Amino acid sequence: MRNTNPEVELLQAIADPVRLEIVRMLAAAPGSVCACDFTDCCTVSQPTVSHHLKVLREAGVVTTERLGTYVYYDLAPDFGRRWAGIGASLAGLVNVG
Amino acid sequence: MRNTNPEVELLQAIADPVRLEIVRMLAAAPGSVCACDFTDCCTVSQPTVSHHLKVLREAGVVTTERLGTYVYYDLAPDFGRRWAGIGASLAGLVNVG
DNA sequence: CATTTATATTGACAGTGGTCGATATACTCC
DNA sequence: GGAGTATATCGACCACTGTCAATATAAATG
Repeated sequence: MRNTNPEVELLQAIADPVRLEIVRMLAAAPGSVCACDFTDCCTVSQPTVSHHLKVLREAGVVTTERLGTYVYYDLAPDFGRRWAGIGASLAGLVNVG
Repeated sequence: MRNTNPEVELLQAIADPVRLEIVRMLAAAPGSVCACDFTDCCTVSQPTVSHHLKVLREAGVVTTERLGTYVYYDLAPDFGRRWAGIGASLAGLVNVG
């Protein structure tokens, strides 16, 4: 089934152990996180990390910025709002910050 | 990768168009919903609906109760709390609903 | 018990997705 | 330009998943 629903796409993006861990690292970090930090922490290879980052990028979960050789990742600014929107449609949950 | 994380399991359970629609119907309904209602609404066959309900059941998203020939589904009582827990680890979101 | 209806299971198939090794690209520095 | 480093892409492999037709199970009813 081809997925064209952005909410399903967001859920699928974070419904993976590696990607959920990446998003949590981003949520916990005060600023951007270098891609190399994900390669260091995760148990998968560098190409696999790059693949997961691409999935998150295409789902609009993260944003990227290149600084020299390094690429820095951050949570997309509307991620919290999108997450809360899904929660509101599921159980009346809302975001209070 | 074998999935042993209950949070990932919950996210994977609802990261499907049919299952997300089922959960939304359950969240919107005042009480339990008969399995036949999902078969009527969804565009997939009865065995496929039954398969999706099984996935939701095994992920602890829904509970079931048999009444005669019919089986009634409901959201699991801790679903909202589990969802909010994931949100809290992702963006500091909490449940106020 | 036979029939009917609701739900679940099985078996098979096609498509998707996570993984890695090899390679390519982008950038810095000498 | 050449070497070194960081990240992305490619190609292949295998496991998993969504789907349906066919069948099985469960319950009510005649």
